[in-house]
Amino acid sequence: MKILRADVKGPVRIYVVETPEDLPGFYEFVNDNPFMGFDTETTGGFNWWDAPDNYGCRLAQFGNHDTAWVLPVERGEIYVQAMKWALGKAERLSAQNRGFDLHVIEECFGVDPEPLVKKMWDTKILAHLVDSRGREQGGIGLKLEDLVPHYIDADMGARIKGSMNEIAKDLNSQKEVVGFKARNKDKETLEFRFSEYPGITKEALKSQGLSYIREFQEGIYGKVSKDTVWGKVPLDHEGYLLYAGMDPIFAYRLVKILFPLIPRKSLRSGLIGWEHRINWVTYQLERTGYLVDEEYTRLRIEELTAEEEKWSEVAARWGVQLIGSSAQIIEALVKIGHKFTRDSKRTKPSKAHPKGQLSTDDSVLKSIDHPMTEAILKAKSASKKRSTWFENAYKNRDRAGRVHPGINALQARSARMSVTGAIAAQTLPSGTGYVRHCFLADPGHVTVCIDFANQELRVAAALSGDKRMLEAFANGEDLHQLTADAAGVPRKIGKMCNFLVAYGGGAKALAEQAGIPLEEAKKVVDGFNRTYPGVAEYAKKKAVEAKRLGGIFTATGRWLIVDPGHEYAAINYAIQSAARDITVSTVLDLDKAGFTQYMRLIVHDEIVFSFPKDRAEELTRQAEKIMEFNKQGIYVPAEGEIGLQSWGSVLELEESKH
DNA sequence: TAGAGAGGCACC
DNA sequence: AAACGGTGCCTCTCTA
Repeated sequence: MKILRADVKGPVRIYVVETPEDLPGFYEFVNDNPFMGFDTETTGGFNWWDAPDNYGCRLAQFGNHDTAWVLPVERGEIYVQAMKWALGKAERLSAQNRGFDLHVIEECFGVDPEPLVKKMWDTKILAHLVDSRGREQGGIGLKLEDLVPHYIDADMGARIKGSMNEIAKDLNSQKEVVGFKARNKDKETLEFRFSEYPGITKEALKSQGLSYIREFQEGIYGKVSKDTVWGKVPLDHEGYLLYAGMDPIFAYRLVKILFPLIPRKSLRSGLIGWEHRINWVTYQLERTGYLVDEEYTRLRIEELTAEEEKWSEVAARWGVQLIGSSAQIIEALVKIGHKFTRDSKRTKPSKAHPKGQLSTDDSVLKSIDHPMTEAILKAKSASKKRSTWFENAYKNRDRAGRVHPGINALQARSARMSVTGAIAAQTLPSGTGYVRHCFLADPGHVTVCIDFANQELRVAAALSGDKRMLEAFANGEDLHQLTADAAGVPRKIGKMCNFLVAYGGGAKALAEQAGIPLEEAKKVVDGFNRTYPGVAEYAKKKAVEAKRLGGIFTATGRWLIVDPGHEYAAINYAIQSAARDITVSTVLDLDKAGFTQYMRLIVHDEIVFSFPKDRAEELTRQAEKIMEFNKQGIYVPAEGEIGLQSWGSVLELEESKH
């Protein structure tokens, strides 16, 4: 057994199991510690679905306040059994982002996560309930490398972040001689590797008429980078073991530190249990994944590659070699005689460019009628579709042809979910089924989408208690038309205004988005405020709360910090967050009713299902009923749409109805 | 040569 | 007085 010592605001010991004889000490530790932090180390990356062939779990770690035990689960079943026993024995566990470790041990070792989630805190959830902001947003952050320096030990943050680079550097520094370099008659340098020329000698080179230069070395672990270090580092590397051993200690300590910081209101609302329950549901969605239509996806990639190539060649005629380069596009625009003026659209100011750069976005290019701009737009569009959606789905398929989204149930500063990875569900083009055709319900199933009607506006109406807006919803009136009529503008502009006000926007933003004069936009916003005075009042009320407390409490007792000077955003946080919690509430109800097996994705106000074809109608009606939200004075109806096998077919059937 | 920053674009 | 909220991913460019 190896024992490592470190200091984390006091002495810390890490016991590293090396042989089965070391296990009794571990058993004793587990028996003495009913509550433990837990963590795993893997071969690297997040593609747990590729286990066991292309993905593996290397270490499993348990810890308390000052002691950790590291099990080399990669080295044999006996250590895996010890891990399983400890997980079962523990009364309480904690982990940072528990879903990841659970996926790993489920895929690699067949551990059933269900009994574990009932007793495992996720420190990421607790951290979010204290401060929902990421580090980029001026918050404490939600990653372990953010939480540790803030809550535990200021020096530790840099060490965690730097440790993988240090380990990689260390491995790269370990080299061995792998061959000779020699020069031939034409003065070309040649490499003779021992692996290709076993038993080669300097003399043998000379006898072939070559002149010997020198031996050459290579790292004994090959080229180790940040991405490959976790799979290559030997299990007895001390820096690695230290890094691994600290994590369960952090997970243990963070629970005790974070709990008292969670606002009383949130505790009373039961948010902790609630967030852990939705986390378990989304875990199951991640694992189930979504079937990919391999042929459809491949054909689209081929088409788009050709399309991009064709239009890129056209753009290159005017000197735009890289269609993604704004600098090249600006230069080419000047060459074809386009005049940039003081009023030309600019990007947002940054450190390097305080006044912003000339913008070359979609709206700018569309306003310039020229074969070059047309070519750039077409090439860019093809490129975006190919790489962001089709290739992403195609390349990330598992052995069964499914892709597994990363669903972060509690992620955004408003608590909204985020969906990452192979299915960028929150960004897929929505107008047509073109991209969504990639995703298929299971064989014999159909895709069904059920979404909330006007979720955020209904929440705005309920939270603000605005009489006219509530009345409009109750009577089934057209809210967008109502806003439009107040200022005598088209419905489309009324709709833009409705959303913009809920986002905290104003006339200036409306003018830009709708392409109307500022004066007219002001009239529309005034019309909105006259029609729904309660909404403006509510916005003010939340802004005052934010100013007074530094943040707001939402309808579910959630604490959201509001940036000073940005109090106008408070209303949006309140609405967006409450809407998210309505979705979560119904997902938990669906789970209770046995629908988790059918759920594929959750996209803000929409849930995507795979239902058996012959029961689709019945299950859809049942799910709609469960999703219909009518609590605490908030009413949000849900409407389902039954498609064919692909997700895209749902959109096309919807389209054909109109 | 990896990473950070910025710009751009897709969504609710 | 007015205030555009929340995401993720890709490409290009510059730098440590």
